[in-house]
Amino acid sequence: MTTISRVASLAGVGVGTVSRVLNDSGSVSAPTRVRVLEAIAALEYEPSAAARALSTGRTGAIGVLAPFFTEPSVVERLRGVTQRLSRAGYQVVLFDVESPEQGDRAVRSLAAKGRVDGLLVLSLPPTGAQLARLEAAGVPVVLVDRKDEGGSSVFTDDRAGGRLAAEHLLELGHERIAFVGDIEDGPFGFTSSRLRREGFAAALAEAGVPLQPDLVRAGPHRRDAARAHGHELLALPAPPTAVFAASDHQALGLLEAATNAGVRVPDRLSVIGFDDVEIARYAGLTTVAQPLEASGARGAELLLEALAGERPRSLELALELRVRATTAPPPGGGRHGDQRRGARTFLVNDMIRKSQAT
Amino acid sequence: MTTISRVASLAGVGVGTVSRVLNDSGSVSAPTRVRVLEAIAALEYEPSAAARALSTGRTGAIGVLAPFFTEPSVVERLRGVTQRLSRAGYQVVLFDVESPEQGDRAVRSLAAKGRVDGLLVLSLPPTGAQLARLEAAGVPVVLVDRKDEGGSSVFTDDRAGGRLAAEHLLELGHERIAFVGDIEDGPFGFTSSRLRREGFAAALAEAGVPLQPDLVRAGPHRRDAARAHGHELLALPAPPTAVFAASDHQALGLLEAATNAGVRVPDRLSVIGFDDVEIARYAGLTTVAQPLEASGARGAELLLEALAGERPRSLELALELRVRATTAPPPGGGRHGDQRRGARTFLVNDMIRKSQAT
DNA sequence: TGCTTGGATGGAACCGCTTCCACGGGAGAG
DNA sequence: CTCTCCCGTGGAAGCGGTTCCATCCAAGCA
Repeated sequence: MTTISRVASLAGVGVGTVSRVLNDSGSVSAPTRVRVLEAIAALEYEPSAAARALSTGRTGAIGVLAPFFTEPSVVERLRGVTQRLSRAGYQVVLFDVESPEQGDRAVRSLAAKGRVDGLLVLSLPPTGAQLARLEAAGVPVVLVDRKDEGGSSVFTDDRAGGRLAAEHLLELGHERIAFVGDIEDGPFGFTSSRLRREGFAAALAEAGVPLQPDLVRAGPHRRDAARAHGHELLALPAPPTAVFAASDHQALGLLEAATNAGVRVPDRLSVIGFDDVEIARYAGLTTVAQPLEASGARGAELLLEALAGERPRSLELALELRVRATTAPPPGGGRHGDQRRGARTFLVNDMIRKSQAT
Repeated sequence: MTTISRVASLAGVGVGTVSRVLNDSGSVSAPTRVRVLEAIAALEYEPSAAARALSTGRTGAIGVLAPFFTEPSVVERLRGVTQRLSRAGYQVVLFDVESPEQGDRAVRSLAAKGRVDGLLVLSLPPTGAQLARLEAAGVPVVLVDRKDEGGSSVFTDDRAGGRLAAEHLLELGHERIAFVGDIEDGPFGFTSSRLRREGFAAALAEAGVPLQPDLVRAGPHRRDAARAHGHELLALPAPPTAVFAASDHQALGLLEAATNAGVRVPDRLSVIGFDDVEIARYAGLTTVAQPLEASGARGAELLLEALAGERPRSLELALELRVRATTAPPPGGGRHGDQRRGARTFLVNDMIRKSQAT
């Protein structure tokens, strides 16, 4: 283990001088600097991160609290985060949260100096107590995919996203419309599914085609759960002609149910999702797109700002309807031209267009 | 900032005693332990990770070096890693490597005490010098998806995987067979594409249908590059009846090319991939499956063993052919029953079977 | 009763770095 | 020529833990 004092004695200087060279602080004469750098190279010296962290109180690491980080939408956010942070010279410490207690434990251990310099929280809603604790510990926090009044955050308007979905289906002429989302009071406190439903329902109600309670389904955020809901909906005496899923993941489950039940999409059933993860492009899914990667990158930027002492601020990112191949007018509900021959064909065209645009 | 000495004075004991309580080391009488625990709770004391790391030389963090960590195959490996490590109480520090220099820089900074206690390297081939440096720094390393003679590693036999693909296509009766893989001397030193091709070619040669040089294509590991190769191959005077792609990612590009060229899969073209990422199941892709998540988990276990002082060892994980909907006998090359109606239909059946099995 | 033994405990030393303070000496100013 | 300054530098203090060593005391034993 080479230490700074070894370097100092080899270079024939004091430890303070070596430290000054390392950090470019204070003044060091040119010849001395060269001698020190030579000693560093000769010994392959690498400063101890722990010692530096203890001494300065900064670790050079940022914690990222992510629920189910292997989910595509989370991965896309993470990509934005890591790219931005590693460019700024920070390490990323990943805390995968698969249960609420895990999240609480992580926050508790992070609320101490010497762990991380800042914290990014993806999608999860920290409690006020947790935020207070982090603040007391001097750990700046940025919420991504969640608004934080008074703090830093990057968020979208899920209600407005729900409206976008509703407007699209209304424009196509749908009237029997279903919704499939998450259980709304789950242990993690996710609110996106509820907000998307609320916006969706409000827009439908305003248009005079209120969402019927028996066409609203909530279940675990799993593809098979969504598929089961799809089966139930399609088996109704008067099945819906369109379904809005609170996430692409669930929309894919609905597509499976439709294919399995022999119901052609979009001819007999329109499906619209939310998020626009990569697989949605592949499946030709119409969806409400949110800028996942950008949300991570902007969140990272806000955190860097906070670390630089700037005051917290929040950013709203825009949602955008992306029409692909799984939505069309309802059967008999309007002209549905022959250009829509099902998702699979369309999907390839879509991808080709996309790659040509790149 | 509450420190251990604050806790000690509140509890009316010495710092040593508090430390003993914290670490369950040494003997502390029951009443004293209670007083200390009460003081800890009252002050919401959380030990400083930096101080502890400096003092003990252990950080409680494991570094994970991953190239392009947002790629599905890498994410699946990462999931195995984080689950196993967080269960063991370790934090995961993620180093995304998107260029060879980035990897080298990461290794260099990690080769020092006080950064991480151990290192997992996914898919990348560290140089001997890098490994030596890490060893000198006392940082145990486990390679995942790469054999390390003398060190710890988890790997698969890519050549054998190539053979599996070849045998499947041969059994179906194919004779004009193509291969699409990565550029074989890329800057990262990935070898999987080359090994898969070698095993594939060897098996074909042994069967008397050697791989023809003009049917072997190499390009960047991107879907559009694979698609371009697909177009070229299908435009040949005598196009192949089957293609083996060195990864699912590239196989999906080939599927796009086929759909775009109006070539039906698997009727006129069989496509087989490698990896079995989630999207492959969704696309109904026949593929050589490798246990991605398990590879990460086993790698993490080997690293925990190394940290516990056990000697290094390597594990080979088995590959397995997974036949889905993108392979069939060549046109006119055998009975191809009507149960194969194309990928999309099959995919849903496949997923339903899968979920029912769960 | 006196001595041994070992459990419980306090506190100093140490981990390796940063930072601040003190000091020497050369240059510029008066 | 002398007096300031300030640049360049060495080294001690301190960051907050862990660990080892010395100490104290009570219980066990002869």
